Amino acid sequence: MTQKRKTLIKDIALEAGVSPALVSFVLSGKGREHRVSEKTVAQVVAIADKMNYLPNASAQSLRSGKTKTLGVVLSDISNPFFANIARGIEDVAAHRGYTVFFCSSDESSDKMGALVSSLIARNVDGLVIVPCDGSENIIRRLSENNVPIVLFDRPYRDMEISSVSLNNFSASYHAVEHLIKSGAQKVGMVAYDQNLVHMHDRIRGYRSAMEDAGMKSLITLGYTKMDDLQRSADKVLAKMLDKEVDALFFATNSISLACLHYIKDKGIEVPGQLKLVGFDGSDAFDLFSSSITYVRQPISSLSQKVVEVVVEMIENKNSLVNNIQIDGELIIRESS
Amino acid sequence: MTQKRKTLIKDIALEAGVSPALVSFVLSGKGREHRVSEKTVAQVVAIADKMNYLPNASAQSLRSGKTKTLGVVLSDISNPFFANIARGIEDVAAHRGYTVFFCSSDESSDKMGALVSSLIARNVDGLVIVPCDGSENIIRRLSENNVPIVLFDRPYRDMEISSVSLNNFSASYHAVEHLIKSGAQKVGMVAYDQNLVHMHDRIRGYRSAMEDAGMKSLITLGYTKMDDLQRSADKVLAKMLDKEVDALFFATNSISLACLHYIKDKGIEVPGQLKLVGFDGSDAFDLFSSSITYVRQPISSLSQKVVEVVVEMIENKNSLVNNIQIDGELIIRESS
DNA sequence: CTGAAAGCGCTTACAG
DNA sequence: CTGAAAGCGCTTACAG
Repeated sequence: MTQKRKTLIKDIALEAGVSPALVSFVLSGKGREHRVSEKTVAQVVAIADKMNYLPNASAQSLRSGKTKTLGVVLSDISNPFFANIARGIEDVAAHRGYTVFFCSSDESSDKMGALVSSLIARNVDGLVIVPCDGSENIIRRLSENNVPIVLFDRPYRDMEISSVSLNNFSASYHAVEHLIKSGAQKVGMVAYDQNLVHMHDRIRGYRSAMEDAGMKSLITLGYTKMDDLQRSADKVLAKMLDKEVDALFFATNSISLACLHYIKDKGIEVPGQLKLVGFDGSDAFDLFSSSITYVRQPISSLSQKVVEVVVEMIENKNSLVNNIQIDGELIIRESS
Repeated sequence: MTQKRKTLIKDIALEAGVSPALVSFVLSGKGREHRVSEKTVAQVVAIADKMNYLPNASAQSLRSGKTKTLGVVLSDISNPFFANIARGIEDVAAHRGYTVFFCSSDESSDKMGALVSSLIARNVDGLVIVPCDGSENIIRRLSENNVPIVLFDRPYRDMEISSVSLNNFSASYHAVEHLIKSGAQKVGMVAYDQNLVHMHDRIRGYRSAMEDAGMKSLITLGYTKMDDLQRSADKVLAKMLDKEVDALFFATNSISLACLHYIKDKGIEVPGQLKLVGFDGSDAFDLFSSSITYVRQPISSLSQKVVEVVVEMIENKNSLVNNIQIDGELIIRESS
């Protein structure tokens, strides 16, 4: 057990024959600023390298108040959309020098409260949060305490807080418009019975497209329950098909999948009997008997933006509220 | 901007009329141990609560050397298998009081080296690592420095390091045996051309099952490339089908999906012309024209175990090497 | 039963 | 151009 002792700044200072302070300046790139000679800089860097110096992040952050750490609270990191977003955030954050804690709220505001406390106690420099039903107060309190925070996926319209999200209204509008142009006589929509902005916007887009096509009276909305998705989807679909709906727009990826299960089980022909547009791509969409048309969320721009905005708030004390909406893209396949 | 100043231990001490040390004892649950009176304990806790005290984790860890933090390096957190594992690890770790940093190595040992350094600098208490081709030295060095570490998904046979993984040999053996029992005359296997233990074990399982069924001469292995999966899968499949293979076992989920794309494109009938067994479940498997039989990896036992082992090493300085293999489960569907 | 004091490893005014 | 010293907010022997 040659338990090597970790190299400290003072070890380097000793070896280089300078003070710990000088070493600190040099290693944090402030050599020039403090007019340390080129030679000294080079020598200190070389020694630090040779001794495998890794600064102790706990000490750095206790002293500086910065951790170079981000907290990201998603609904559920095992959900493919959020897993992809997490990956994007990880990469962009790393590029900016930040490491990230990912947590899942399961759409519970109680759980979110606990997660946020733990992240704050760990001194994260900033937060990216996917708000959930009932989390308004948590978010408001953070914002009032000047914690750099940006909402993801779902903005809060009535709060002055930065956000990055899909332009849900427009994505939804175009999807439904496309179904109508493809010849659908009666387009239905399957959504969640959830009180969240992004859901409202997707529903608004559907309504608007139907109205603009003179189909206001044919609007047919079915609501599924998050905690009993497959069963509620089965019921909703049976009812909607009774009403002679010949096209469906699904509000999320999970709803799409639940409904595809039903459609496969019942042997409903797509797009012959029923045209479909889903949300977010997936292998399941590609491999379905008729590949599924869907609204693609631009994962990389979304994750790029959300990190940029929060880092900007952290590093430039920029407190301008920035509500960014990014357009989705309709990927047309066989199901419509 | 009522920028509330954070509550410190000394604020609580002042309010309670006791010393900071006492407050620290009480809040870390060592009240009894130090024989602090019940009343004082209750009072201190109440005040801490009232003042919304959150201990500063940087200070705690600088002093104690512990961060209650885990570093987890996966291949890619956006891969569904690892996304599910991440979720499991997150939950079990939280339950044990740990927060976790998730990172993706992209199967690159250079990237893994950088990630590990950053995690070590952040003083994680322990590491869970999915090793990749070429990462032996990184892992060995960590282990020699007595960093609590457990390998996930892929053990290193020739190193004394704890690991948690699927019993790949047996899972693979049973999958192939099942295909043979279902009447397959010539079972092929599609694998990655990657030098990793789990892949070797899955291939060994296939070979063994073929040999035990007296089909040694019919062994037909196709190798795909990670960085050009779909194209190499297309080629490999065309060649194997030429050789009159009538059943296929896929070594991973990604290989399964790539091959299913080919099979769908070519209109090959499953299981009529070709019986299939894949790896890891997914919606795509369920929604394929014939739902796909697959080897299920028990996500929750795997993540439970891996956290348990690393926490045991951290908290009990347990340095016994523990190589845990967990059995997979063959989920039989329509494709075989 | 409780307190005074040292110290974890850095960073950063301050002084020269 | 460089160094001595204070201090970030805790924890933990030590002493009584």
